[in-house]
Amino acid sequence: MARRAQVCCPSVLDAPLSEKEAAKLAKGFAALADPARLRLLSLIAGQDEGEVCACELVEPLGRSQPTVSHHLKVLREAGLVEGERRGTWVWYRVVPDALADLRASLGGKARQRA
Amino acid sequence: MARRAQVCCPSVLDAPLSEKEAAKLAKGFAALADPARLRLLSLIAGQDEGEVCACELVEPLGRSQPTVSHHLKVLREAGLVEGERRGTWVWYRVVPDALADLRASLGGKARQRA
DNA sequence: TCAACATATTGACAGACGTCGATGGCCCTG
DNA sequence: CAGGGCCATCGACGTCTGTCAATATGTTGA
Repeated sequence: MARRAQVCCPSVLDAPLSEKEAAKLAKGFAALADPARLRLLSLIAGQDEGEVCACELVEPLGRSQPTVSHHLKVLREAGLVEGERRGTWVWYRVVPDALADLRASLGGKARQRA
Repeated sequence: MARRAQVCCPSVLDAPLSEKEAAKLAKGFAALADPARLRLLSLIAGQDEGEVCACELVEPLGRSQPTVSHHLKVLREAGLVEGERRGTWVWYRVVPDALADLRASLGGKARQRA
């Protein structure tokens, strides 16, 4: 059953979701269900270069450094962002496909492959 | 930079979200951040008639009637579904625009008119 | 008016979550 | 190798959330 690659994004509007599919989607949305994380996403996505140093996220977010680190971890584990260490700093960028999958599950037509 | 009236759905991928915008969006996604509610949505949306009697949701969801009622209330308050009383029963249907707004906030281009 | 049924609300409880201060691990620069 | 800056982890705390049993509210039909 591991071969069914197209499990990427069952739509909420189609056939009834199984408990398992629902749980997976719910995890994705849970990552978005916090103002701090949404603002982090928008801060990261809003950079012209497409990525930001984590150090530039603490102050605009108005939360402590450990809290920001915690939220970045949640976003990372949800696959919505990825971080890359470069020397002292860690640079974050969004993962467009992950957002697209969630978007598609909200009834959007299947996303064309990039 | 407060855009005009089309505050319907600021995108996570555009300008940094304000704490207020983020909080609003987060509430929407929080409503989707539970397997039971996602399955409720898919059960309601999956009906050919576009609506279902609440009594038909308890058994397929596999949770108690109060729990189902609770989740329906959350979905209602998030504007994702609406219920109409008809005699003894309450019929639920999804509110497509609400889902579309959330979808759009995930970077989808502005939704065309249906 | 009353009994029966569908739905909503209440109360209680365990577990998850957001937050912060303190601390630890890395990596760079003297 | 010592010091300092960046980032992650830990521990603790209060709050929020999902769940159910019990109960209340509301509607129908006798």
